[in-house]
Amino acid sequence: MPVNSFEDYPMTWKPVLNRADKPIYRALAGQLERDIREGRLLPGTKLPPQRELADFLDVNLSTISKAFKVAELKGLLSATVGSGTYVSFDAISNAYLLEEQKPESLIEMGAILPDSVSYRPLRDLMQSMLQEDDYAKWFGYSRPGDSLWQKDAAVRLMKRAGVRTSREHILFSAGAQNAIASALASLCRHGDRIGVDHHTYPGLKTAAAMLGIQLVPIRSETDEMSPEAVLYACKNENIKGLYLIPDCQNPMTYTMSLESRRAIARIVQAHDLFMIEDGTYHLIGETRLPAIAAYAPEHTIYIAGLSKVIAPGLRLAYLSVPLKFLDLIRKALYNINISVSPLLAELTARIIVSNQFEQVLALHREEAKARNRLIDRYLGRENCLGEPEGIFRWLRLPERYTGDRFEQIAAAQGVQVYGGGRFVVGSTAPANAVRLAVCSPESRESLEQGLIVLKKMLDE
Amino acid sequence: MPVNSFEDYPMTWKPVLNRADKPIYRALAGQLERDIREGRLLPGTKLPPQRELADFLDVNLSTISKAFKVAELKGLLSATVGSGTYVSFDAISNAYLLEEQKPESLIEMGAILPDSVSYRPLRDLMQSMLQEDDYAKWFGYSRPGDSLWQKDAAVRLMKRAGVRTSREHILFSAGAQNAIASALASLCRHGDRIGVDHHTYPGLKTAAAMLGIQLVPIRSETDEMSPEAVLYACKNENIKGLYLIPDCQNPMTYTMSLESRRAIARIVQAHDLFMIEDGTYHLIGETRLPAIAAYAPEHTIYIAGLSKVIAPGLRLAYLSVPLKFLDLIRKALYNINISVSPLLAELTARIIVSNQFEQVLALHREEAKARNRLIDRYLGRENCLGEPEGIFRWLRLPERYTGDRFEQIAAAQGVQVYGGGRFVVGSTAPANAVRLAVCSPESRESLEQGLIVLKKMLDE
DNA sequence: CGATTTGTACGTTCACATTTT
DNA sequence: AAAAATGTGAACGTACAAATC
Repeated sequence: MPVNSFEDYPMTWKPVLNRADKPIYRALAGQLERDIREGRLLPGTKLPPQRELADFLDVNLSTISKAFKVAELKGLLSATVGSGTYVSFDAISNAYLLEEQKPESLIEMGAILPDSVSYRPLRDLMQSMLQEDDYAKWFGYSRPGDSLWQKDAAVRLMKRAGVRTSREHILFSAGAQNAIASALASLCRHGDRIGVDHHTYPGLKTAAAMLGIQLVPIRSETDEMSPEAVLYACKNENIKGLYLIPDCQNPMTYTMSLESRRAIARIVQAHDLFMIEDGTYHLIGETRLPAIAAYAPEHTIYIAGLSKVIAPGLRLAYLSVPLKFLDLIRKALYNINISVSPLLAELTARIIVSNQFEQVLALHREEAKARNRLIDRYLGRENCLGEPEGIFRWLRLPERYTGDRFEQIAAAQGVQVYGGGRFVVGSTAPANAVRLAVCSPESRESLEQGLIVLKKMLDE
Repeated sequence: MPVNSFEDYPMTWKPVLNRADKPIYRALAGQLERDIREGRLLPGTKLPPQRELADFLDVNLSTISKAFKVAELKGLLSATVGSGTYVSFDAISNAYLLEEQKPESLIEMGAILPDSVSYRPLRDLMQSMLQEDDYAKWFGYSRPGDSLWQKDAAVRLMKRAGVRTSREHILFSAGAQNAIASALASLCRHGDRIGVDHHTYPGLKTAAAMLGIQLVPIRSETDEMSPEAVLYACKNENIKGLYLIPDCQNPMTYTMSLESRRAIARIVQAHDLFMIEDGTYHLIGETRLPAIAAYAPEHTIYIAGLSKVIAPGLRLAYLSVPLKFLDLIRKALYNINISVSPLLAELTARIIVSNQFEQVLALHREEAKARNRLIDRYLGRENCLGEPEGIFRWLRLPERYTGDRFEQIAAAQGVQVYGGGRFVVGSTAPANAVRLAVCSPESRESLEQGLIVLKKMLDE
């Protein structure tokens, strides 16, 4: 290859290698990271082939490979044999939904908050708990004896989701995110790969990046994760497991068909993958198909988060874990939490077995439905996907907007929404869409105000 | 080297390599792990030199090296240039202090539980919180505004420990273990090394093993971590940070001298290490030296756990984090927890600023002192180390017992203690000692019963 | 369909630094 | 104090397989 070709077809990235700071691969990885973070390399950019870079810098091919691998495990790059290496779209998105000091005036339709119908029954229940004679146990370490009936309550909750499990398989975590992080940390080692939707829950992305776990977007024709695509990733992408949200997928809102559930379960069993099934939105729906866990019970960690179903302040999720992973995940939860609050664990169990639970769910749904009807009125149902009782929507935008651009403009006009870039995985192109949280605005009025702003933006 | 030497001086480990299952280094690492876990390779065993194994198996030196590295990052091995590779003593110790189903009859002197003096004031405070008009906020996601004064309470608490910090530097975690795990996950990458006491808190060991972080025991003449040894590890062991417990170190009970604190702070600054200072037992003591964080504020993550000081059920710890790590650790906490319970965060802050806090501390100390006097009566102070108001002791055993053997025998006689093997790091030889939890037995009477058993074992 | 492009990862070589003898 | 033993880790060479053309 003539050396001059560097001049003729300029490489998209021409690192200057200071041979002084060793090792080379680290220096390179560092420069790559800086160039991405500081905007000199834009998301979606195709990097030069490894061989070309090696040639250019006069180092070995493997040295480039190693440098790229470092960046890839941080979620900065995404490479495919044959097609090359691309800067991830989510490399710089500030996916952390922290926003320590967000202006008060913003109408919140970004973060998903449930409404507060459950708070009064929770308060009342807790008050009576504190008046019991043996209240002391709520403030110590939880004792194994107490958790038995709490686990039965978890079993009961999961039965509603079609998950057949039993007391011995139940573990507690400090919320669904905590469960996900624990499952990832225990089931994967550094460098492992797992398959996920091409747009997925941002908390999974950041946790995986922190742990050096690579996310492989399962590419499907439609939004819905298809069994064929899973099979493909299984055979070609060396994935060890799957993470999925079969009910009201976050953010795309699809609910997986029964056939796909069964097919994916079969694939998972045939290839001995693990599956993390996030059931956060299961009980939000009025009627539901059985969880995938029902079809691949020996391979599925089912996570029943309670923040969205009952109240976020509980900081509790239930896990149903197959025997072969039980010890591993129990240890991970211990490493991360030691234990959960016995007070909150008891409160949660009590509300679940109480007759107020159904009522809470019904009230949640009623509020969500009313708000969704309001949304339908402004944005329609065709380009604004979502279930009638769902608590977020997926608004597809006209060509002229990217999701992130729309987010920016909306924020400038006082409405917080989350653009597609926050959810996108790897080198997938971010969808021209934004996610709208249905129940987060304080009142239906403020929701409507937000909708007016969005509608206007779409009509402009 | 004559081939026959394999016969004459049998190698301590003769793996049989099935060349069918590739890659070689994984196959080897797998076999090594199995041989350790199934007891065919005992803790403390010196493995053959890498070159010898490479020769024996007819593979390249680096292939062995790579296999060993895998095992080392899981905490199974510990290698030193010049002296060889040893099976870690803690490779198989069931360090997880879970014990789901422990017989009721055991007198618990293993796990460290604080006494329950704080439970009534906590109950009362929480009841009044639930009666307030805006009780609803305890069940939602915590809102930034609320946490401001809670952070001020944290600052106030830390000031007592000599840590000068401010609101902006405070983060909340779901307990000290949660804080440690978050700090490790954010400050270290896979393969990084950190220095720790040669016997240390088991929760750190298991978290580090899960994250692939290597623990380097800081070898010192005495039990106390010495600045010289830190400096040595710094120069020769390529450590990125330190974890230490300067007040009433767990399990060895030493409290670090002022000179050592200053010296270590200087080293940390000079070599730009990070330091995780575990302040769990700081407020247990009546008088205390300033935290090391006071001397290296830009490098120290100070963790103030509240389980031992107030109550375990709060599941809360405060972190004071220097600016340069703030974002990183905030993100890690988000990845692992999203947030802490606003109810428990508020309760904790209120008890700290209330006038009952001092009283709780005083009552804790009183109980601990009384129990320690009881222990002194049976076991003396010479071989049973610990502070007068400490909540655990370190009992040095006569030669004929190993710590783990003593633990076994004591358990058979109805007393749970924790042997040195549970705490030992890397290839250090486990101390002939056991840790005794002072306040864990339900009553002073049952403590005394336990002491009678232990005393008898020592006198036999 | 076959050739080419492209990333992957294992095994290898080697220089080096420390510890032990 | 010199020599031998020993582990470390970067860089390299290479076979391979998938994607693309």
